[in-house]
Amino acid sequence: MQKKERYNELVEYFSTNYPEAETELNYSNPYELLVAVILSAQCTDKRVNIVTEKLFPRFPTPESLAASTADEVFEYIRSVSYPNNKAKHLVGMARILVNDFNSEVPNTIEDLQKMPGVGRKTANVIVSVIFNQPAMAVDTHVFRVSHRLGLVPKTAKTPLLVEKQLIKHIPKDKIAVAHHWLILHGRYICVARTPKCGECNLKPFCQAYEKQKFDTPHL
DNA sequence: ATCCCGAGGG
DNA sequence: CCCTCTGGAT
Repeated sequence: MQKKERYNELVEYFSTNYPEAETELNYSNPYELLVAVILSAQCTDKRVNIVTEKLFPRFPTPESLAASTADEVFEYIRSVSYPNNKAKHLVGMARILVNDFNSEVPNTIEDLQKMPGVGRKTANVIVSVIFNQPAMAVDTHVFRVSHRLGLVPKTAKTPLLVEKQLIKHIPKDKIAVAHHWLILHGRYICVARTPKCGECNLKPFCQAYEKQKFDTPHL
């Protein structure tokens, strides 16, 4: 199957089955989403939501977070991965937000990446979810699923290369929702260790499944 | 033992 | 390019 067909099938399938896929992180404003996404690195959304339930009431604004210390923030986030780094990042992020951006979450990935803890993936999530820009954040799920399905060439060995490929081939008005499609598919079906191909409706369009069938015909 | 919506530093 | 950070779930 050609790549263009795979993309068409993907958009067709997910548009029908997950028309309104969105993030599973809890948040009620741009600042909270920024905090939640920083916390989500190498950590499940479920765990992040447990932490932010108490973190947000204590630090409801960029000002309140900027006025705190990494040590205090650490106590609230100790159960996520890399709590030390993230505590420092969160306070540093809030201080730049207050000092350089008038406490408003900026709307370009360039400005967003000026803040500690905000890399390209986090910045892309913010401009996509908050500012409705056609940006594709490539995390571990998007990276893995894109390669397995055969949406990107094997030579796309970095998140940035995968991002450029996906942006190029997915219709502009579907890019934001497609990000969440790939996340959900990666989280619940096309999981890292033992993908649940038996439950997957994308089998007919999946390069990895094709190859597996060819290598082990008894399947 | 491996993975979870990565980022920073060398 | 590599390494480190580093808790919880499976």
